[in-house]
Amino acid sequence: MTATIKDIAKRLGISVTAVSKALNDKDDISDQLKIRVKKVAEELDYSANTIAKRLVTNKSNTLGVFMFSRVSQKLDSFVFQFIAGILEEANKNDYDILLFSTDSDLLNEKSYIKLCKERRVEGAVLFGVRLDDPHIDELKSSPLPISIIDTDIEGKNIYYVSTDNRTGVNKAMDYLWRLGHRRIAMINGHEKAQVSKFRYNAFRQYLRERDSFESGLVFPGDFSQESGYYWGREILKMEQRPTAVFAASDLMALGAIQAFKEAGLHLPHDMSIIGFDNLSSSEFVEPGLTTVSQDGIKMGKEAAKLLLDRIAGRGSEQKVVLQPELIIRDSCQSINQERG
Amino acid sequence: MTATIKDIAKRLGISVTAVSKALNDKDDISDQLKIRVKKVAEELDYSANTIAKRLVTNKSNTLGVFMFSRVSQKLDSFVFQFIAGILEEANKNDYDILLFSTDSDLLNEKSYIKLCKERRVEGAVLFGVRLDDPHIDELKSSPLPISIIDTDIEGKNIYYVSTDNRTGVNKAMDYLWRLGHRRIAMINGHEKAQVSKFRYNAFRQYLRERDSFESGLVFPGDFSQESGYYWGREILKMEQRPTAVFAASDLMALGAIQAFKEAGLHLPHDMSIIGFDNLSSSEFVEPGLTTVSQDGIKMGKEAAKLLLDRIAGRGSEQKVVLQPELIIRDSCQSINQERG
DNA sequence: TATTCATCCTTTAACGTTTAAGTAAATTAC
DNA sequence: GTAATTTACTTAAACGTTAAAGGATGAATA
Repeated sequence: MTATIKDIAKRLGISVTAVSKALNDKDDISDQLKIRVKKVAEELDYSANTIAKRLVTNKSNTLGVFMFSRVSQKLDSFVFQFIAGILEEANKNDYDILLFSTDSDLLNEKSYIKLCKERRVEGAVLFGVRLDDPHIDELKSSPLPISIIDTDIEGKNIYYVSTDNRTGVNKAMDYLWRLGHRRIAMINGHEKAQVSKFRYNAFRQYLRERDSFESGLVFPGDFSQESGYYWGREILKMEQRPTAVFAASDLMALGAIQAFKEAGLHLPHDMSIIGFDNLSSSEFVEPGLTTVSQDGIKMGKEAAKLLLDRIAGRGSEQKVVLQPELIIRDSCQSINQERG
Repeated sequence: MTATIKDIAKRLGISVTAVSKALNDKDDISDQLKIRVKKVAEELDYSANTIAKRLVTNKSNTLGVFMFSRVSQKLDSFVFQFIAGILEEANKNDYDILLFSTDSDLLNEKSYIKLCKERRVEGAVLFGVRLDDPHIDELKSSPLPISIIDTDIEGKNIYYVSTDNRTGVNKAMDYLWRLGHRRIAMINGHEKAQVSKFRYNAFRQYLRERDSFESGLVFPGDFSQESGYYWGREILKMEQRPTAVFAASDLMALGAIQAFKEAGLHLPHDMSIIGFDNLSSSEFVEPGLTTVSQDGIKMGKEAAKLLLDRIAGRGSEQKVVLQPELIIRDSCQSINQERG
C-alpha cells in the first residue's frame, strides 16, 4: 500500500540500508544522497513505519495510561487533568500515550501488567488504585516502571505522585480553627482510597492536638456527590450539630451544600463547609466553595516525568508530593459573626 | 528479555509455527500440543509481542484520538466525555487508543495525518476542529477514515458526529418564547467553530419567523467563561436590556451569570439565561442553569463506532446527529412573573 | 610508492510474529 | 490393498526497519 524504504531504494538503485541511514541523517551518508533520498521519499509519499521501527529497535516509545471509561457526567474533570498533563509531557518527549480502560471487559481477563507487556509499553500511569485492588501484588513486583497517582505502594519500580494531604488538611483546619470552629465534622472518602486514610489521620491529629476530636463527627462518604448529600442530611438530624464540615472531596462538599440549602440553612452563616480538590463547579456553587486545591495537570506531568526520567536512566526521585493551596471563597464564616 | 515464541518452540522441540498456531487455537494443531504449548508459555511468562504481530499482519488495531493538552482547569470535562466514550467503544472491540496532543510541538511539524500514518493507525477521531484549521484540505482527501465531532466537513473518508444544534436551539428558544420572552440576546461561540454558525442560524431563523430578530442582540463570545462575563457586563450597560440571554455554551452562561450577580441582578427574575452543553457546574450554580444537554459520552461512542464499522467493512452511516435534551432548572422565569 | 585513513556505500542478519505451501503419517474409502 | 483424504505438523518466506560488519574508492601520510 504505502511506499516503503525498499521502494525508495529500488527507485534509486541503492541499498535499503543507505535509504534508512539517509532518512535518519546518519553521518556516513553523503549529503548528496540524503537529498536525493528525501526527494524520492517525498515523491512516493513515504511514511516511516513506526511499527517496524519499534520491532527492530525493541523500543516502543510508548507509555500506558489507565482510566475508567464508565464515567458518569458527574465524575469530574480531575482525571482529565491528569491525562492532559501526562499527554503533554509524553508528547513533548516523543512518547506516545496508549489509553486503556480499566473497566472494559478487557481487564477482566488481563491485568494491567499483561496489557502493558504485550504492547511493550515502557511505563504506565495509574490512578484511582484502591487499596484492595487485586493486582497490587503484581504491581509491586512489576519489572515495568509504574507511576501511581495518589496511592503510595512500595515497590522497586513504583513511582508515586500525590498532593501533600496532611498539609492540605492542616491548611483547611487551620483556616476553620482560626475562624473559631471547634466542632468540626469530616465527610471522608471511601476507606479503600489511601488518601482517605491520610486525610482522616491528619484531621484526627489536628483536632486531638487541640483536644477537640470527636469520632462521632467523622462520616464515611465515598467521594461522590450523593454521599455528601446523604451525610449532609444526617448531620442536620444531629442534636448537637457541628459548626463546620470538612469534606474530603469537592463533590461531597457540593452534595452537602445541596442538602443544607434544601433544609433552609443559610450558608455560610448556619454552617461552614470546606472541600478538597478545587473542581470547577466549586467556583460556581453558591456560596463559592472554599477548598484545598490540587493541581491535576501538574500531577499528571510529574507522573509522566518520573517515568520518562527513569526510562532514560536519568536518576530522579521516586516520589513527588506537591503542595496544595487553600482557595478561600465564601463557604466558611467566623463562628461569632452575624449573618451578613 | 521476555520469552518469545522461539523459546517455547526450542523448549518443546517443535517449530515456531506450531507454537504460534497453538497459542492462537488454530485447528490444525492437536489439543494435546496446545496444552503443552500453553503450559510452557505460562512457565516462561510468555507475553505475545503485539508489535511484531502488527507488523506481520499489517494491522495496528489502533485508533488515534487528538485532544488539546494545554488545558485550563476550566476547560471542562466535555472533551473528557468524548474520550471516555471513544475509549469504551474501542476497547470493547479490541482496539487500542493512541492519544495525541494537538498543541504539542509535535504537531507544528507533522500533520494529524502524518502522525497517524506513521503509526499505521486505522482511524482517527478529532474534535474542536476550527473552520480555519490549516489541515482541513489534507483531511478532506485523507485515505484514513476520520470521525470529526462537531465539525461537518465533506470528504469520502470523513465521518461526522454531532448534536442536532438546530433542534437544541429551537428547544431553548421555544422554552424562552413560551415564558413570554421577546427580546432575547445571544452570546455566541467564536466564529471559527461550525457549531457557532449552526446555532446562530437557528437562533436567527427562530426569531425572524416571529418578527423578533434584532441583530444588535447577538454578541460574539468565544465559548469561554471570560467572554460570557464580558458580554454579560456589556448587556447590562444597554439602555434597553433584553429579558433573556441564550448562551451558546454553559461556560459563557456561567460567566454571564457571574456578571449579572455582581451587578446585583436577581436571577432569574431580572434576567433569564439559558445555556448549551450541560456541564456539571451548571447543576451547582445558583440559580441552576437551564440548558441544552449534549451527551458527550454517546458522541464519543458514536464517533468510534462509525470508524470501527467502516474499518470492519460493515456498511453504516457517515453522519450521526444526536438529539439534544432541554434540561430545565431555575435560571429562566416567565416574563410577567413576580419575583419569587 | 606503499601504507594508512576517511568517506560512503553494501551485504547480511536480525526483531517476533503469521501465513502459504509442503509433507509424512494415520485414517478412511471401496 | 491401493488410493484418496484427513490430521498434525514443518519449512520457508515475509512484514519494514535498523545495526554490525565489510568493502571499494580516493585522499592523505611517511
